[in-house]
Amino acid sequence: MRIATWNVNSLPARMPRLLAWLADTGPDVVVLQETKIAQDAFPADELAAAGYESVHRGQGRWNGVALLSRVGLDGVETELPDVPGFPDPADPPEARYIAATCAGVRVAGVYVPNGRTPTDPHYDYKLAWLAALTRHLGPAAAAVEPFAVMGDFNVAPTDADVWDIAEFAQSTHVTEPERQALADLRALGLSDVVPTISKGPHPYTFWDYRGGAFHKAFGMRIDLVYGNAAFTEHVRAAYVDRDARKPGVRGTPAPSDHAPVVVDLDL
DNA sequence: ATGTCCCAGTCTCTGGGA
Repeated sequence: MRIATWNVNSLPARMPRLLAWLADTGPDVVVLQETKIAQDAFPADELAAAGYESVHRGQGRWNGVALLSRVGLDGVETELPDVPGFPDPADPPEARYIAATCAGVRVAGVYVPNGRTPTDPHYDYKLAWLAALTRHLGPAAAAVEPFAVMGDFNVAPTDADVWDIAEFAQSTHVTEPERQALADLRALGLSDVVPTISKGPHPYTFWDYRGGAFHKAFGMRIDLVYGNAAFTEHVRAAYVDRDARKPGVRGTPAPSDHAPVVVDLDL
């Protein structure tokens, strides 16, 4: 079974790339983040024509998560219980969580809040959101069935997961509370499935569009796969599909600022 | 590194988010 996660940064803008990538890569299950498309505009028919059942939780132009499967799709969740909204915790939950069971593997897809800066209210929201995620995933993590939570966590787990830690002195994504939130999540019994290095010394998954970051290897590993023991014992390979982040040649669609992470399981 | 990309609304430009 091949499972992948990809922050596509707008499904409407990325459909040509996504359809080509699905055909080339052949994943059985994919979680997508930042679909940035309204619920009723989600291209379920096009994805079905490509062989994928889908479920989507949309939020207009912001956020949005989807799960695609060609091996069945049961037990769908589109809400994270007891999660705060933003800016008021009482606001409706944002579209950042989706989960389903596909061929016996439980998969949760997440788009963790960015945080913006460590002094911004959005940063506290990020930590509260991660705490709600950890509260909810305990039973799934402890289950005997393979389980993984994957997606754009907007946290670099170690200093080696950013191109230059000195550049992050006043930045989110690398602070101790964010990393502790990931440690709390792993403490449920989940392990970081670190993908193979595709080029350069680190398996980055994100490169800012600005400043030629991709070609300078100014990247970050913030798209993560956390699996329970029943999941990780079957992992045969995991890699970052860096090619999917490459700029299009003239006349072809532009890339997302994130690359997919692909995991192969022997089940 | 902030030299880009994406979206919607104010709609052939602007502002916010990442």
